[in-house]
Amino acid sequence: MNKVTWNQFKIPIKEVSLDVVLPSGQSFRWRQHGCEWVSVLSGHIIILRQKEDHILYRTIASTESLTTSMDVESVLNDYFNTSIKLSKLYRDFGARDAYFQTIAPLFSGIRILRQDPWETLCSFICSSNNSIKRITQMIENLCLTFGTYVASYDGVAYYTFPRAADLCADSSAVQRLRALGFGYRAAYVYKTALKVHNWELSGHKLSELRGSTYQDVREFLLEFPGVGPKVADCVCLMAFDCHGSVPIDTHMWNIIQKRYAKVVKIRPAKSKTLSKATYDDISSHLRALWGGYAGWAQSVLFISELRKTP
DNA sequence: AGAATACCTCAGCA
DNA sequence: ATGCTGAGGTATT
Repeated sequence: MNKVTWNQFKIPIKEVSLDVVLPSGQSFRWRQHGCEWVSVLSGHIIILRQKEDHILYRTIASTESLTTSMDVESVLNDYFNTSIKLSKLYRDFGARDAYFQTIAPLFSGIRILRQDPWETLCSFICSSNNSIKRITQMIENLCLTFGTYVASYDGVAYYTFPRAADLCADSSAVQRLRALGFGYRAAYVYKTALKVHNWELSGHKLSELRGSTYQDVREFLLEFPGVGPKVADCVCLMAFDCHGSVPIDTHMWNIIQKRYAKVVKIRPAKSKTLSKATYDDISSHLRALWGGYAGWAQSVLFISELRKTP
């Protein structure tokens, strides 16, 4: 029996809490196996175990790429956005916002992941009018059907997230996606995949948009079918380094009405649905309140509402 | 401009 | 049980 070796990734639980961040609807691809979190990053299975002062990790390479080496530390540093110090952000948010200060102690270690642009775009198109549980199932089906097998771990097969090209190889993909439970999002995913693929064929990469302004990235994303203000903001925040992007979803809308009525000064809810103008209004108010990393504060509030711990 | 409605599916709940 | 409601919305009217 081989002894598996674990490596230490030096980041304390106060800077990232895996149990809170990984299943909270930023990524839909992490699986919990006992005390381990497992997913695929850069084509390798990554296994994480949280400790107080660090994270233990190990990887399982694809059987077809045993020779390919990967600097796992670099991948983890990138994925977890470790150059951004959460303790500093929390202090700043607390100073700016009394309500944040009251919930922060209950929800430490919540940070924004820096995810693959295509995976994030595709996943959040699937998130519209949907629940985290079901989104997770849909994404799992997506990878299983259109992705590439990597390896198995603990009796579970892991696949890569399909490339845009894999999802628009032929138009039967729409029917296949519907069969997988995508509903009306099937056409959005297919059309967006086609558009992204064609853009890539002309020599572009989505990641080249990193470094562009929030406005430019957002405008770019809004051109894709199935992408509205909320989805665009999620992708801006979680894949394109737009830390000030503040997605307003139904949970945030609830919090705003309950806790931030004064700050945001919302006109009495006339409509059941959030108009684009109201959306932008709320978003910019929260940006003014929380500052350049407003999206990170939003994530803490979102999770606090999701977990419904008073 | 702003509000209302259709849209796939399914978990959660009464 | 059987039927509703709402889910990290968007596109269309």
